[in-house]
Amino acid sequence: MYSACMSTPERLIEATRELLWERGYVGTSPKAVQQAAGVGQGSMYHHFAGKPDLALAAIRRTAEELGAAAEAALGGEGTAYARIEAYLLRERDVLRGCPVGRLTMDPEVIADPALRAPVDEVLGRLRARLAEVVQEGLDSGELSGPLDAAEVAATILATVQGGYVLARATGTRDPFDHAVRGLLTLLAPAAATA
Amino acid sequence: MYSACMSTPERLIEATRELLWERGYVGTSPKAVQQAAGVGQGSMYHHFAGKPDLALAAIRRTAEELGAAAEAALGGEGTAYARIEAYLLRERDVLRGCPVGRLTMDPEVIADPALRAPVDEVLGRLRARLAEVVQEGLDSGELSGPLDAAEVAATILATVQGGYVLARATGTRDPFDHAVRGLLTLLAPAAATA
DNA sequence: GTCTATATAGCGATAGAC
DNA sequence: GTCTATCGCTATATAGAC
Repeated sequence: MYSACMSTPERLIEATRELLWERGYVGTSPKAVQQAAGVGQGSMYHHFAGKPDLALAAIRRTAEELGAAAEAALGGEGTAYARIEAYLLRERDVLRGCPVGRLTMDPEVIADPALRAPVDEVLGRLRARLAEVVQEGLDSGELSGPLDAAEVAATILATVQGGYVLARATGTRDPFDHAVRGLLTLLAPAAATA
Repeated sequence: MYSACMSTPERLIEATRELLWERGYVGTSPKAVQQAAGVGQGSMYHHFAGKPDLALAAIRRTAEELGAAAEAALGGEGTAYARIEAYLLRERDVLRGCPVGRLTMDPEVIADPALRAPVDEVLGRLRARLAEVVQEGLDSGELSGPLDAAEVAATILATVQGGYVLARATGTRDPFDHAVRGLLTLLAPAAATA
């Protein structure tokens, strides 16, 4: 339930974002969204064409937010290693999972190019951005070894996404933290030779 | 649709496994299962108490299979690194995702301790088994550095699980392969010092 | 064991009054 | 813009005949 300080479309989008995160696209009904937003049936269909349309608005915003949060860490101060570390250690609601990565397990999101596009786009950009930072580290000699920047970038992002999976399986965030620390120690020896 | 060479419960379980993999628990209806299995309504409820009961049987079998497939690679011949490599490179239907990891994104699976248990158990065992192999490598000096076996094990499993996420986002298996190769090169320098 | 019939609820959307 | 009414369909069973 969202307070009256938000417009109706705004409340619908925010309610949808929460429900998509919690239950996915398949598990989220227009009715549940309306109730969470405190909005009537007809009101929703006045502002949005239907469930896919509303979901698209929600997914776009969530993707945008994820991109901004990642950039806050990766575009910060410090060495390449420090920025990767900042990205990996940034505050996360681990047990809720990744609001974007989660959608990749949803058959109807994957089947609909419009819904998949923001997911694909933001994860692709994040991977490219991580590759830039890794390459920076390789160029400066901070990271060494026969590393391929694009590959290591994929490993970093996969570790995060997979960490969520393992954490949700156990019901504790421990496996996520282990995976991240393991990755940091694997990256560190190269960094230490700088 | 499953051929007549399988018993009715067997066909129901196999059909459920497929649908859980494809659509998750929330997205899988008893009706869809019955049609896929070529079995009538009443027949399903004769053999299983309901959707959760049938799903439990399906999840248990899928978890068991995953454990066996992983052990086939990790319990094989060769060095610790070679067995980890075999595990990472084993044949996978990458774009379908992990039939077990997928379930962790399902709110109703996570909320039901009975359904979550096989998921938690098999991923926990796999993590422990990977840690054993990593520790073996550290003990023999094949792997070196200040590595924590449990942490690296979590990183390996997370990379695989996250690789599926990235692959499904793009619609190609490339990010999965990149993530795995990146991880192998991060593990390799240590292995090379053996 | 398998079948059809029936039941209650919710889904996703449309219609039309206010 | 928002509301209530309604629609055709599916979800998840239960009942009871065969």
